[in-house]
Amino acid sequence: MNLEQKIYKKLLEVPKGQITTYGELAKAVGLKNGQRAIGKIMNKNPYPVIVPCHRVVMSTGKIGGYAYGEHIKTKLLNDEGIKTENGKIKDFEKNVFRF
DNA sequence: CGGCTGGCGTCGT
DNA sequence: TACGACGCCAGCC
Repeated sequence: MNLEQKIYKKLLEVPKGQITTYGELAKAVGLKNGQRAIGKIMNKNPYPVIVPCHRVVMSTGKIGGYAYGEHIKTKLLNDEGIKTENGKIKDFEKNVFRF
């Protein structure tokens, strides 16, 4: 299975209302420091909508980027019950999902 | 808090 | 096929 396939599959394990970081996701698929790689793949994202790439944020608690616009990502997160403020997760520690 | 460097896969040339 | 640039970061200074 391709790396990206594994990434998408892992990401699907993240329940609605919870988020994860690029680093955690990277390690979950076998990468130690491949956060940027994750971002690259997410950016390609051949299955938008199916893959909730908006549930992935930076380890610092910031929202991070999004192929369709950071504001869209923020909106989607809020829609799932994840509060944000000034481009960063409000209750980051609480909503983080550990694999 | 801002800036610079490190590290990894994919894409384009 | 090989090499360099890029991307929705992370971490240290």
